[in-house]
Amino acid sequence: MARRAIPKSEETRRRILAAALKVFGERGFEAATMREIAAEAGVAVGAAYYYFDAKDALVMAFYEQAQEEMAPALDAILKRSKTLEQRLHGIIGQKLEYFAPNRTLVSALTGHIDPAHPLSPFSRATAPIRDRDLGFFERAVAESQLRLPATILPFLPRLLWLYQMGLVLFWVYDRSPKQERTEMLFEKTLKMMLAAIKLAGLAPIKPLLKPLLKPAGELLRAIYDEAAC
Amino acid sequence: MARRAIPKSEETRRRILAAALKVFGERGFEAATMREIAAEAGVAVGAAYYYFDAKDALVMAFYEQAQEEMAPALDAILKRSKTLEQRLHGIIGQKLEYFAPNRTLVSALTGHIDPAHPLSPFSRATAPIRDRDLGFFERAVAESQLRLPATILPFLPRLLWLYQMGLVLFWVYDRSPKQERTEMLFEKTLKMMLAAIKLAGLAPIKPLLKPLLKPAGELLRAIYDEAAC
DNA sequence: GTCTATATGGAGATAGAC
DNA sequence: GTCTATCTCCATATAGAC
Repeated sequence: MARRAIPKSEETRRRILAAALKVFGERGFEAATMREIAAEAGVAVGAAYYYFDAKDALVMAFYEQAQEEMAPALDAILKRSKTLEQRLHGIIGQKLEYFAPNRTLVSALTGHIDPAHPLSPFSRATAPIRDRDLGFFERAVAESQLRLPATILPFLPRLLWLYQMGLVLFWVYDRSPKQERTEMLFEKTLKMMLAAIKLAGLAPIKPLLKPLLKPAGELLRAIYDEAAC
Repeated sequence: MARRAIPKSEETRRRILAAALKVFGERGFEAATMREIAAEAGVAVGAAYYYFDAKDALVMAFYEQAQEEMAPALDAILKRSKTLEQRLHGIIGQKLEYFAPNRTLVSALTGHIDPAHPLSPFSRATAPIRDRDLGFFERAVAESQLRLPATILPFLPRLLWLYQMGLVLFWVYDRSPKQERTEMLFEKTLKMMLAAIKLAGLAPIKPLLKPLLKPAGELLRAIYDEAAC
């Protein structure tokens, strides 16, 4: 009887999560009801609450699962890319691709910007996920050997992470066919980011850039020193 | 009997709105209930619904009232300012100051980024308010006589409006004492904005800036041409 | 037209039987 | 562990008094 197969409870949990993702995807997070989700999973409402403390917890579970499932692909992208451009393009592209089938559901996360809301990407509750994600951007920067002022370089990973969040936010609400506006935004802003980084690297020999870079450095120091993200 | 005094109904309407603002401010938009609001106003729930179609409508009314009340001050700021810096500092500063007593309530507006949600600052329903607000930034730009590439100048008012929205968003969730982090963000990014505008004006003689400005111009054209905001 | 009292229906959540 | 029956609370709708 000491079998090591997946316990039945785990199977039920999975079924409920899968049903939730389906219903969220079809009707959106707000409109979806726990009754529907339970019905879709073939269990009673109480059972859903047995496995997930609240409706929010279902979204959290999705978020964690996504992180887990994407990690190997992100790692591979970092390993095979040669430039920062390739790395960023790869990482962010992979995210959008992975999230594509659950776009409506992702909006349940991005829908809360308030860091006090548990589901917010800036909340305490999502800190472990965020930190792990940040790690990929740290690697992308570290392995790219950039020339940048010391006032800016240490903050670059977090800036890039924030840039990614902005893109995802735009993408979530982008109703253009095939989200082509997001693609345009991604393509152009990525070029701009890299051009800006290159320019910033010239700071020592181009005093012209000082009025832009000095306040930037001061801001980053002040804002990020006491903040979580 | 043809008195022109404020009709009693208008007075009731005001009382309900005032009560709503108070309750929203104390408990947040979501947590506040129509029952509480009605009680606070000393009327029955039905009365609140007689004047306001729904809970959302109360927030809308606040938004409209704010727009209306701020207009003269914004106009005065534009008239007495000499530079773009003064104008932006004045306009945005005035907004934050006006909103300060209702910070929690403003989060009911900024809390919805989804342009499909009526209360979103990017929605159709808020378009009239947005357009009018945009007008102030158009004036700020027009009256400042800036030298900028033709690929960018026409979009500057909308960029500045978006910049303002970003600041307000940060401010709403800024829990630092006296929102000093927002102040820092405002001060530094304003400097950066102006430095960037100055730099962009040098584009014809500084080919160095081309890799940054070219994609920027292309992006603005593509994104804004078909969008509402 | 203005408002009160009361009803409706649906949500998330739970106590306690199996 | 699983699920039924039930609770509580909400936004909103309505009937009809003034």
